[in-house]
Amino acid sequence: MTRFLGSGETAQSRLKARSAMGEDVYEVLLSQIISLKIAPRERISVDALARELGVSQTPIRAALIRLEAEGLVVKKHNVGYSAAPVPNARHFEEIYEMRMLLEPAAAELAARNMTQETAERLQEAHDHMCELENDIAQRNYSQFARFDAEFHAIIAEASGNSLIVDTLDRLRIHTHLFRSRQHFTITHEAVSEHIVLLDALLNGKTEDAKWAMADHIARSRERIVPFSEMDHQL
Amino acid sequence: MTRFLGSGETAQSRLKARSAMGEDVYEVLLSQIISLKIAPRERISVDALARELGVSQTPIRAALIRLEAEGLVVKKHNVGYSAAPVPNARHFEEIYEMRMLLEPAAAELAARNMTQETAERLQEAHDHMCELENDIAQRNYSQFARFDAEFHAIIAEASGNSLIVDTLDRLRIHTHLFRSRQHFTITHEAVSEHIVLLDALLNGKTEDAKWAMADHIARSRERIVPFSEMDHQL
DNA sequence: CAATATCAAATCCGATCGGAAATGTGAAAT
DNA sequence: ATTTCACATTTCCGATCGGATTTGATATTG
Repeated sequence: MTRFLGSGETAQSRLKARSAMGEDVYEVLLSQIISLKIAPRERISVDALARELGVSQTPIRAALIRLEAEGLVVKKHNVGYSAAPVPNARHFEEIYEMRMLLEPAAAELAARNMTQETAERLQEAHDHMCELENDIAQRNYSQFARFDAEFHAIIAEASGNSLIVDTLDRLRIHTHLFRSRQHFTITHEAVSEHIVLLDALLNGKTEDAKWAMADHIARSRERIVPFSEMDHQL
Repeated sequence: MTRFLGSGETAQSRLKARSAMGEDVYEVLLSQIISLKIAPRERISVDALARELGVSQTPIRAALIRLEAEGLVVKKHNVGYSAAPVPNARHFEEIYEMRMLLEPAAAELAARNMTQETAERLQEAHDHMCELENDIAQRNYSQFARFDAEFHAIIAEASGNSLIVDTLDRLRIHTHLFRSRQHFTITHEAVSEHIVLLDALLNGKTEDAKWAMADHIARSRERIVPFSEMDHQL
């Protein structure tokens, strides 16, 4: 499998460069969208991006088609691509309705399938969030959001159902797009809810895990919903 | 907005031809896959398809990228695309696990939001299946599957949650890919279960609708699972 | 005879070209 | 002054080209 790479460092870097330009473009575009460097509804010109990134239009189109399939950009035929609009209140409700259906079940399954390694990963993510909670003065919200997302992702993985994992991954990106408008999040409550959830998960209390997750999601929704009342877009 | 089209007939047909070649290729490929004219694991050559369909490689690639995002084809870098493999027993379990989470909830919501028009559409789909049940000697299974899919799709739509609709759409295609291997389905039981479900839906019995759907899905799974034991592919 | 290495065919993937549609600008006319 | 028409720019979308990689076949050697 592994080749001999005497002076392979450059060879590998070149290989990596050649391997997946389309993939790289996709990831660049994805991060630009979730970081809001590309604003919602902002037009995304293919050849402008091609010039900017120094590649041809072909990998740009490929990336945009993928992003469209994931609902992150929208296409109008013969007009062009643009970043998806800011989700409105209805969309927000749908996301949480979906999470309420999937995540408690995922937690229940995760509690049943819990392994040593998964437990450690969960504990680690939780510890990171606890540390950040103290440094709250630094307003390190994006870091916290990262670990929170990882915490939930680990639980989804531990459910053993790859369809749930993929669906929640998509939902998480959209949730994040929503949350990044009001990047204030009451982290203390989230952490205390995580503690209850973590206890149930690590001790195999499947019913408690399901309930704790449902409670956590419901409260998380309540923490955001008051601020989404003002919908001036569409 | 509307142009004067004196001899516009040909102009419009040409316009339609120009409008969405990529879209047409996508639909052709999609139907070829779900009808198993392209077998699972079968390689899909880009330029072969380009010659066959009389278009260039560009729209072919676009369609394949979309299909890959939907999990219907898989890509190996620098090697090519191929139709997704036949789902194995584990994949089958995951699909039904997911349906068990979403469809009962969709039925509950649908019962709550039931409208006159939706009720009529449901009744119509159900009637078609009842008719086909009598013509069972004709082995009109694909027709039955079509109406069954529509029946479930109407319920999903009636839930009012577009995320649930999209997710169940994807699951339905995969379910269909699975079922099309063993295209025998005991339709009598399905119809009688639909009657219970339909009664609950039309009369606003939300809890009953949820339970009836869960029961229907569980039984549907039981009807297929015995035949999926023999997994000679991976 | 088996295993390996070399060569050729097929194929993908990115780059570039050209036609067509849509949007925006500006001038002219009522 | 507002509307309308014409033109120019921008942009997409399909077609085609060329380099790079993989795969399959043939031949050679132990």
